[in-house]
Formats: sequence, C-alpha cells, structure tokens
Amino acid sequence: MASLKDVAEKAEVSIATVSRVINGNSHVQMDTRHKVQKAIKELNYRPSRVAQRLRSKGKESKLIGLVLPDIENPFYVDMIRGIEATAYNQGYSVIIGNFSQNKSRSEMYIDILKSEGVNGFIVAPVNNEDPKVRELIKSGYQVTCVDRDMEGVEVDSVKINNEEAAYGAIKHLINLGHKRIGHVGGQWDIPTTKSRLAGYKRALLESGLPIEEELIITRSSDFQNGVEATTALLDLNRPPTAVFTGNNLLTLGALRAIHARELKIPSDIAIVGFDDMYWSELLNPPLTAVHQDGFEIGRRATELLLSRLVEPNRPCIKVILDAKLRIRKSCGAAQNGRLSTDL
Amino acid sequence: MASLKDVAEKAEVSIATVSRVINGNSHVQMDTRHKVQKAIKELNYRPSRVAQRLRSKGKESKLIGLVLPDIENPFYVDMIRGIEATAYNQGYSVIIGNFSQNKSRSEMYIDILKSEGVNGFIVAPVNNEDPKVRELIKSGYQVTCVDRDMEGVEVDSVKINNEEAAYGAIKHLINLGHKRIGHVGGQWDIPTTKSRLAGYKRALLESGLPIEEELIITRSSDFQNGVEATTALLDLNRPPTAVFTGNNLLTLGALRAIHARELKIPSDIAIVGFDDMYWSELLNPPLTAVHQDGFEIGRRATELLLSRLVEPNRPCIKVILDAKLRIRKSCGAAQNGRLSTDL
DNA sequence: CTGAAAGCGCTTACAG
DNA sequence: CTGAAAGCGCTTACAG
Repeated sequence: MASLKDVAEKAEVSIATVSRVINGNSHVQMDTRHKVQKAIKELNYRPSRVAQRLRSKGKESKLIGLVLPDIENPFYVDMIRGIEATAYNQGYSVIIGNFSQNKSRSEMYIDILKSEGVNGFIVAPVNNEDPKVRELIKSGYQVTCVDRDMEGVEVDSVKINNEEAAYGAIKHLINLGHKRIGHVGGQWDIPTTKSRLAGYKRALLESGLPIEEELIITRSSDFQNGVEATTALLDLNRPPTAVFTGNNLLTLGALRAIHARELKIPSDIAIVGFDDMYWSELLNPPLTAVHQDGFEIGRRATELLLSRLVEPNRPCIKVILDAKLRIRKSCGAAQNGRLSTDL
Repeated sequence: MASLKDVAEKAEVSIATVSRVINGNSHVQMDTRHKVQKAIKELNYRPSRVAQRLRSKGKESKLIGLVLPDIENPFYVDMIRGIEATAYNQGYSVIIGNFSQNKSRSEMYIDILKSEGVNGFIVAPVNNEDPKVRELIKSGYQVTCVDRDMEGVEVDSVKINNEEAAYGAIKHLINLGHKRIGHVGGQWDIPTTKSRLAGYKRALLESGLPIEEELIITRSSDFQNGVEATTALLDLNRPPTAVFTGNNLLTLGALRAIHARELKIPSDIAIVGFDDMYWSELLNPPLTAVHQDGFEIGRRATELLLSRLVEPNRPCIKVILDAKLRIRKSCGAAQNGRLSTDL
C-alpha cells in the first residue's frame, strides 16, 4: 500500500501537508491541496489506521470493540447489525469478541481488544460483578453496557425492562388460566436472568399463585440445556401446564423437548419465549414471544459510546427500551387434562 | 496501559531486552529474564498489537479480516464461529466485515480491512468476477475464498459441491413423484446460485422433465424476497407441487408465503431448503434441507489461510466438502389435487 | 500556508 | 548476552 511519504513525493510537498489535506482541519492553499488530492487519487492512497491509532491513542483510533455473549443467538446478531451500521456510518470499525458464555474467554477478548487499541467497548458483562469490566471502566476506558447493566458503577447502558417484560408474559399465561407455570432461565448470575425471574415471581405472587422451586430451572443458555431443563420439567410428578423460557436458545431447546414427547402445544403445554425472532411465526406452532429490538439496542449503544468519546465526562445515560409481547399460537387457554386434575 | 518502556524501567534493562524475553526468540540470561518477567507481571503488561502490526507489517500482525455476505444467515454465523475458534487458538484476532449482500459495502470493507493492517483475508466474493477481490489477490494479499470460489485466479478456497447437493435435493423430490418443481434462488450472479441452479436443471433433464423458466426465480437473498418470489410461484396458472429454495433466508420467506396461503406442507406443496439449521426440525413442518457444515468450512478456511501465511508460495488448495440431505417432513409424496390434474 | 522534527510502542539488525 | 538506534506510517506542536 502507498504511504504518506509516497503521496508527498508525488505531490512534491511534505508529509505534514499531505496529512493536513487528508484531515482537513488546518488550511492548505488551494493549489497545493489539489496537487495532493491528485497524488492521492493516482496512488489510490488510504491512510493506515494502524499508524493513526498508534500515533493518536484513543482519539482518532476509530475502532470499537464488542464483547458479546453469543453470536449464535439471533438477538445478539441483530444487535451486532445495529452496532455495525451505526459505527461504520461514522467511520468506525468494529471488532467482535464472541465469548460464547464463557467467562475466561470474555476476559481474554477484553485483553485482546485493549491491545488492539480500541477506543471504546460495547460489552454485555458476564454478571453484575464482572471484575474485568469494572476494572476496564475504572482504568478510564469508554464503555457502554448492553443487554445487561452494571450496578454501582458509572456506566452508560442500553437494555429493556426485563422484569416488566417477563411479568407481562407470565400475566398473559395466567390470564389464559394457567396456574402451574414452569420457567427455564439462563445462567443464574446474569442480570437478565435475575430480572426475568423476578418478573415471573411478581406475576405469580400478584395473582396469589405459589412459587414452587421445582418449577424453576436456570442453566447456561444453549440449545441442549433447553432440551434437558424442559425435559426435567415435563418429568415432574405434577408437570407445569405452561413454560416460560428465558432466551432464544433455551426456547428452541424447549420446543424440541416438547415435540420429542409428542405433546401438543398449546393444548398439552403452552410456551412463551423471551426474545422473538423474525421467523418465530414459522415455528411449530407459531411462537408467542417477548420481542425486544436488538438492532435498536445496538444502534443506541453505539450512539452513546460515540457521544461519550467526544464528551468523556458527561453524566451516564441509562436507556431503557420497551419490549412487547407478540401473541401468536403457542399459548392457548389452559384446558388440558393435567390442568384440571391439578386444580 | 503499560508500555515496553515502563517494563524496561522497572526491570532496569533496555526495551530491546524486554522485547526479547517476550518474543522468546533470542537468548536472554536467566536472571535478567526473571527480572523482566516479574516486571511484566507486576505491571500487568501486554504488548500493543497496534505497534507490533505497524512495526512488522504483515508478519506478526496476527489479524484476519473477514468479508462475509450476511451475518443474518445462520450458515455464515456458523462459519464465523469456526473461523473465530481456529484463529483465536493460534493467537489471531478476527475483524468482521458484514457486507449485507451489498457490493459497494463489500468493497468498503476490503479497503477498511486493508488499512487495518490485516495480514490475510477470508472472503466470500460477491461473484466470480469480483474485481476488488481479484485485485486484492493480485496485489499480494493472502486470501482464502469461502462458500464461493473464484475461477481463473490462484486462490485457496473451501466450499461444498453445490451442484451435486442441489441435484440430490431435486432427485429426492422427483423420486417422491414431483414433476413440477419451482426454484427460488439467490442473486443470479453468485457462484452458489449458479451451481445450485445447474444441479436443479441437471436433475430435471436426467429424469426427462422440462425446464420451465416460469418456475425459476432468482432474487437477492433475504426473507422478504423469499416471500415475494414464492408467492409469485404460487400465483402461477399451473403452480409447482414442490419448491426448492436456494438458501436459509429465502426458505424462511417461502414458508411464510405458503402459510399465508394456508397451504399444507407437504400435501399441497412440498419444500426442500438449501442450508440446514440446528432448529430446522422445529419449523412447521420440520424442514427437509441440504446440510452443509458452516463451522467446518470456517475452520478449514482459517487453517488454509494460516498455513499460507507461513508458506506464501505453496500451490493453491481447493477444499470441497460434502453436503447431505436431511430428510424430515416437508417433502411428502406428491399426491395433491393439482399434481394429478397437471399430469 | 508549509516544513522539519518528535514521538506513539514496538522489533531487529548492528555493535560491543 | 545486552543496549543504542533506526524505522514502521502517521499527527501535531513548533518554527518560519
């Protein structure tokens, strides 16, 4: 690739001048500017971001680091799309660290991204403590939390009101007549798991329904765990008439477990999923699910981060978006045999 | 972040020495080595990859650039996972350019990644010509093509035998009695689209079936196009009794179109998809689909690229993996009313 | 308005 | 075995 020096030689000016016309800040005489632009075009020159990054650390770096739990989950894919679109629009590149729900991989990525010279992070912390992320914030890196907030530390964040959303989903089930509702949630220490569980409990309590520990299972979020946890629920002496799954991968696993038993949805068992996918309606049956707008979360998070890069000391902003329940066909009225015997 | 200089001061040696113990190539005396290692630990030092990259261009850069068509397509997500896993294992970082089927975005990403100083690319060219990718290869960058190969240029590639796979899918339909099979394919100039179409035609021809242009629609791969193209097929005077969709997003759109008409699958219309997803069995109905192993493709591509980095002049390697048809429930025997009248 | 020079954090011949 | 110095490609005070 051509370098500044090549351009400078061709245009017969100094590299400083070339740099100036590229960055456009200081004034350069018209004709020198033209000469330089001509040389740039002829050489097909593009500045090396690597050198720019090294030179002006943290300022013109134009690189954002993402540390996200799971690229396999369509929700995060939407978020990445939102982040990419916004970032590239502003001339930023994005480097993705996909930690696959693995704490040590998350830490590894943070270290790598640091040494890649990113000037800001968009992170979904592994849990509320996440010492690595706290340290990152404390040592002055610009960070925006997505999907999962962090308490007790000044940090921008974008998420939805998970408790409220879960509450709404459970209320929907209760209104349909369900009284025994199982919950398969993500790993227990993830903030979203906690909030969704809290919403689940609040809805039951409010309706005078008991909270039974045997109906609540939390597991790391993947397909296989969804299968296993749901199977365990179905194997209970008094199995639930409905199940609320805490994220996409668990939902898919739950569907598999239910179909494996050849149970009918929703007549044998109803299901509401947390996180909706654009193809959720194509599942068997079309899935009733809580929809959160991943793309928008990504977009907002990126805007927050970019604005903080400009104004590092502004007060934190906590964005809380709304989720909505998309009612389709996986939650018909409670009317199966089991339910009646249970009551 | 601590720098080499900080470590050198703390250990009371020169930066050259510190660099040597880190890179471990040349010999350093035991006790100096220990002093340095102690300082590194105390300062929690990690070398700046940015500086390393600037300094030793293309060699110790440890960065791979990905230029991929669509992060929304689960197939590419699998591929990314395969690439990431392999790359990070070897100490490489990955930077993803997701061009969303958009040619100019693909070119933009290639430019960005160049200026990010990547030392190799894994690319799915937009088509067989893709001048930007050809130029990349010609100017000496290390490139591996995935999913889509390039003819007439020396480049490593990893893909499946798309024609054969499509042929098998259509044969399956024909064996079930279908004689009027529609095809909704991706954008016409993408190599995979061409190969899959070729497989489709070969299967028909071989069985003495006519190739009717009205049954073949190619469109850029997204959900909405899948809906529209399939709807068009269903609106034909003599609609097909089966449809073969050329990729995940089109398949999902096709399902939506079919369900919107309240047609039964497979009795009213059968469907085979190209690309399988781990949750394809959860669709309504469980989808019969061609399965290719995205993770493995990613893994192999990364290995090829890394090996070429070591040995830039070795002859090209073309890896062609097998795909297999996963038969589930979307392709029952042809027996609907339309079919009989058609014959 | 323009140039010479320092410096970002490294690696690596070149001396010693 | 170890250090001083050059240089990767930039940006930006500092002079003029």
